[in-house]
Amino acid sequence: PQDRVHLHGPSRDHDSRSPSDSISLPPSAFAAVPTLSVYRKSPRPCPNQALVDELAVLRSWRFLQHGTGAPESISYATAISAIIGAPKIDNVEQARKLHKVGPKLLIKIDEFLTTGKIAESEETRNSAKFKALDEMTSVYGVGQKTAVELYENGIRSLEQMRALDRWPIGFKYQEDMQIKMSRADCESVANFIRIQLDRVEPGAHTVLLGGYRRGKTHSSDIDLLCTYPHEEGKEKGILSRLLYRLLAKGLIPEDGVLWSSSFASHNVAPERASTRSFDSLDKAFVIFRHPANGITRKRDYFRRVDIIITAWSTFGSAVVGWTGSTQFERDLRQVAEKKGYKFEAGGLFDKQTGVRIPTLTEKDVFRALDIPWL
DNA sequence: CCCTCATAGTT
DNA sequence: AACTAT
DNA sequence: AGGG
Ligand SMILES: Cc1cn([C@H]2C[C@H](O)[C@@H](COP(=O)(O)OP(=O)(O)OP(=O)(O)O)O2)c(=O)[nH]c1=O
Ligand SMILES: [Mg+2]
Repeated sequence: PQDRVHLHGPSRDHDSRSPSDSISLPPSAFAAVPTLSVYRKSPRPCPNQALVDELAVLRSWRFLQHGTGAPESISYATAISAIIGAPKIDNVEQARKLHKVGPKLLIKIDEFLTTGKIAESEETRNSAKFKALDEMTSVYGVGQKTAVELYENGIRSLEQMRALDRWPIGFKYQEDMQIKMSRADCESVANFIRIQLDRVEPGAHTVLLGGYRRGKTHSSDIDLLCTYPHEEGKEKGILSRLLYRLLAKGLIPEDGVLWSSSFASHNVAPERASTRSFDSLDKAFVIFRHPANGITRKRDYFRRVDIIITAWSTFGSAVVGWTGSTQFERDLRQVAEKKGYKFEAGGLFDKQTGVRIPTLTEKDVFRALDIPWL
């Protein structure tokens, strides 16, 4: 079971994993599944989880080979998204009605319905190249391009990569970075940070977002959003003060600020095109030293933490933009674009005028984009 | 036929 | 500008 | 794979 948090809102979960609603539905139900995740309810048990798990391997394989933006990747990701949103698939005819599911995917689904597995998925899982690329991209700073290039040059293992000495930070924390955090771990880390933030400037409201908020039992990082309710402007300068304090306390190691929008090593004023909307977000991606407590943690663990500070007037956009899933965000931005807006975690903007629409709450975002709140 | 999320930091 | 990161 |  997933320990799903009860959330009202459109479909964000691409991690759902629960028993099915075994109601047999008319074929029209499959054609009626909205193409985009933003039009589906969430959280919702995924009746096709086993199938999705098989297909997800092939999606990962495409991501690793071509990158997440390639046509091969996008078509797979969107099709799987539709399958996640569908009722339980019992036969190919039902699957055929799903948007984004074409002939090639139908063959895979047919195979799964007949045999309970997909041979290509299993082969992929076991393939040396898949395992190598997967492992290599787990190093911070190594993406798809680098991994493929290294592989072509015969560098195919972490050990070989380590010897190159090109990713000192990536390898310094590599082992701990592979460890997923329980929900209790996430809460514990968040509380450490809350205590320090309260010393920096009391009165903040903080929320855990990302996979945690979608109900995942285990997260690869912590996404912590902070704001000062009804106190527009009070958030200014907070991030660097907070980072400074966490560094001073040793809760972030000296080399633990992986990057930060207000802490840049030595950058001048980012002379962005003047038409650009100023991001109302300050963010930092850090390595956090989660101290041992002698009970559940026998030693310190290094955790990846995203700290985001938002102005109160764009709190809703920040919540929507950082709750995910990634596919949900892509769908949402696509909808916004088609309706003449631009959405990002820092706010919702009118594309023509560049004017920012106030989004105090999540519902404000959906209302402005005319997306039903499910 | 082109696009498929938007943005920011680092190299 | 390419890459990686969210 | 599908929208425009
Ligand atoms: C990676 C990524 C994230 N996001 C948003 C949506 C994500 O839910 C949110 C946080 O990103 P992540 O922390 O990378 O993802 P996650 O929290 O959903 O899952 P986990 O941490 O367990 O791996 O940021 C995007 O909009 N685009 C992206 O490409
Ligand atoms: Mg996360």
